[in-house]
Amino acid sequence: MENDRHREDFCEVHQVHEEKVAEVKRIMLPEEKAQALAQIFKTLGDPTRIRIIFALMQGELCVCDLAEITDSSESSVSHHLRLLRTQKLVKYRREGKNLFYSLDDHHVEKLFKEGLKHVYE
Amino acid sequence: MENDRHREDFCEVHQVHEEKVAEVKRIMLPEEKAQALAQIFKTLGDPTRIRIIFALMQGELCVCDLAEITDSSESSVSHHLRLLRTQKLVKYRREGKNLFYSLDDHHVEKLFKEGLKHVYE
DNA sequence: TAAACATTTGAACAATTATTCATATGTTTA
DNA sequence: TAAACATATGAATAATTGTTCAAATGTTTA
Repeated sequence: MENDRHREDFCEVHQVHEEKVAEVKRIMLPEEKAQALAQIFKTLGDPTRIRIIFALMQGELCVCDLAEITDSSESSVSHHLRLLRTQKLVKYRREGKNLFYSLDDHHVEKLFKEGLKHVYE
Repeated sequence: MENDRHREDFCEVHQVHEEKVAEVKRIMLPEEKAQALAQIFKTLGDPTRIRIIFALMQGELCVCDLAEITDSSESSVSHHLRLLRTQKLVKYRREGKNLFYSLDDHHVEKLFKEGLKHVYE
């Protein structure tokens, strides 16, 4: 209580480089874009989803295929797919009892491959 | 208990496309690479770290500058920087009392910019 | 050398998240 | 139309994570 050193205190020490700080703040990403950018990375930030996406990069697959490939339960895969769906990263089509999922965002593959360069450097 | 439907059960239903599944499994990312790839994305998957990285893309900055820019406490920024440091995404140099941080991985900027395309499409 | 400063660190806490389990929904087949 | 199948969904749980707070470390200055 009573002390919030981060804004308009009586003394305002800190901030070593006021100009630099002001300039960076001026061109800073708007909050919503920072959130959105973090969100797409967060979505890619899970090993199971990584394997799902890698699998889908080879072509469309249904849920039980993905479960087998990623060695996860179908329920777990389904939850992951829902997340990917709500972010429009995958789409699906029904064929009889099966739902075939496929990638629906060309940026995903580019991000994925760019990330792989980092991993395999 | 007693039922684990995911492997070598008595009946082995599911797996709609055995060939497809086998082929994808054959070329699947090794577990360690999937983990590493997820890790780099997870690291980028936080709005505060996104703003820290964006700021550092403009040049080196010290911790209190970053705190001011991201409107976070210095402690919080420091924790984030530690994470980025342990993953070798940033480096720092000391100048008197200040530690100046800067980016230390050329992939990060490329990933960042590729992600921005997705956000601004 | 004591005080001020810049940053780090660890513990604590709340929030988020991945997985599991049980159940529901929709489709095909016998 | 009942049973089998493929998938989705919600609740529950355990694990992870971001932030805060208090205290420690290392540097400069008075």
